[in-house]
Amino acid sequence: MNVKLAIPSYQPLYGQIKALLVNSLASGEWKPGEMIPSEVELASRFGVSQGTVRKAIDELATDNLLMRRQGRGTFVATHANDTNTTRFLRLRAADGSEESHSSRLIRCAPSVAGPRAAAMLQIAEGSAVVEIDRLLLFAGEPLIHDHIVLPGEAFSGLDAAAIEAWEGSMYSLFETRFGVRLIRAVEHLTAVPAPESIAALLTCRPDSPLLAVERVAYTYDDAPMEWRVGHYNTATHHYVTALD
Amino acid sequence: MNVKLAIPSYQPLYGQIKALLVNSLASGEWKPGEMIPSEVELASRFGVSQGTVRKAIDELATDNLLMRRQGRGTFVATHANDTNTTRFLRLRAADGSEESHSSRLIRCAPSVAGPRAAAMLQIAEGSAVVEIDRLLLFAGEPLIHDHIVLPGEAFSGLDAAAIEAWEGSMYSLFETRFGVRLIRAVEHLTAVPAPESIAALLTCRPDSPLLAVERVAYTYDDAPMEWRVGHYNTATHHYVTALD
DNA sequence: GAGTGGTCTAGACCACCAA
DNA sequence: TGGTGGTCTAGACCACTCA
Repeated sequence: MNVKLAIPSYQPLYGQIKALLVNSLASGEWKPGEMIPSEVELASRFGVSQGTVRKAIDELATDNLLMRRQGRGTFVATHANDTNTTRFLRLRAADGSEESHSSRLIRCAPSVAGPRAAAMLQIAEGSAVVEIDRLLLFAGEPLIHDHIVLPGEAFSGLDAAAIEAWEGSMYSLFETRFGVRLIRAVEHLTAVPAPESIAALLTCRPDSPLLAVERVAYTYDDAPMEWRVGHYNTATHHYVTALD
Repeated sequence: MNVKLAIPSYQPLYGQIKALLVNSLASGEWKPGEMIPSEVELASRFGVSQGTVRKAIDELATDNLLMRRQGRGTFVATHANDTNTTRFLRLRAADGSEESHSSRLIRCAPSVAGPRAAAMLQIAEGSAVVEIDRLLLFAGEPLIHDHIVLPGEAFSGLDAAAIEAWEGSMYSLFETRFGVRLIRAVEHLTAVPAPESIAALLTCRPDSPLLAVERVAYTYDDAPMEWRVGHYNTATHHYVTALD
């Protein structure tokens, strides 16, 4: 079997434009929240028609890398205004009501990658990482315990003071202070008995069932930049997801 | 506040075309698996340009209502070939390996809707339903117990014999035998202690943590046509979902 | 080779927003 | 009022499938 046959021999123009745009995003030429050049300007810059640029931008917009706003322009997507985002936090009150949540930091400390963290973050075992433990409170009740592991190289300087001073989501902190923009993630869910230490923090019985949510989040170039294990108390709230 | 202001006063042409296409799908003018008329034919039928039809079809294709196949045509999406679909069944081996699963029917019987089923299916309490209990086995191991409730009106005649004779997924049965095509669903996940009866079937300890997956599935006109509560044994397999 | 979807263009006009 | 994205058109040509 000829391997070459499996490689797409043909890349449409808009796909190439898309790749160029992603490069500009990844390199930081346009920063989160900023407006990118207009479609007509990009078209003339790349020597293609506006329709071709448009199709490239369309796809990046559906991928949530760009945000279009009619009459204003096209902007680099940002986590800056994430407060009650449905995108990366899927826990919802069972009755569907909206409520704000808050965060309480437990610990933030440098550490070294164990075998599991190393595999998930695709770094060498024993290399530097930053570990964060925190609680998320919904309507004052602690419902989620998160254990977050970040590669030390990209996040050097991250400490408890920085987190506690930050107003906003974790991902907006990563984006603003460290230039790491997480754009997609994969979650693996299991049901587990509550470990004793976590049960105490979530005010539930030890060994009562918790939803364990293991997440790996990726940045522009598909490099994993966060590994996270969450324990969710689902007594009053549900993890909601759509299939379509 | 004037309510009219909230109603979009303007509907783009391709949106109207899209609605017309959905009507044809919902009415059964084109059946699952069949080819719909070509873009140029639809364009002349509706009196618009091919590009406008194209945009409408594009959106229906990303919604998984239609399937485009270059050089062949555009087809109505179907569950007919669902075997290891990643779309509605998200349980995966922890190591990511692919494996086939099989189903074992426990019970299929007519019943009446309780308050919960009635609310979920938007039917009157006490109206006829069909209840199904079954196990899903992965590599021979029973990992999922499903309790499925269907509105009796649309599924009259569904019985154990029909299910056991059927080769293929539940949704392909619904589609082929009852003309009910489920196109999207919402799942609510919680962690629960295994009820005794289910623990026996999933060969796990009573009260050991299970992942409870409650699903409501909808057909073309957003009418709920299935309510399902699954209990997943996640000891060796994970419920996998993407955030992007 | 005929028919299908896929790409690309050039240009017109509309809807929205900010100054 | 000018600039932005959003829609729509008409037509050319390319890539793919199948008879």
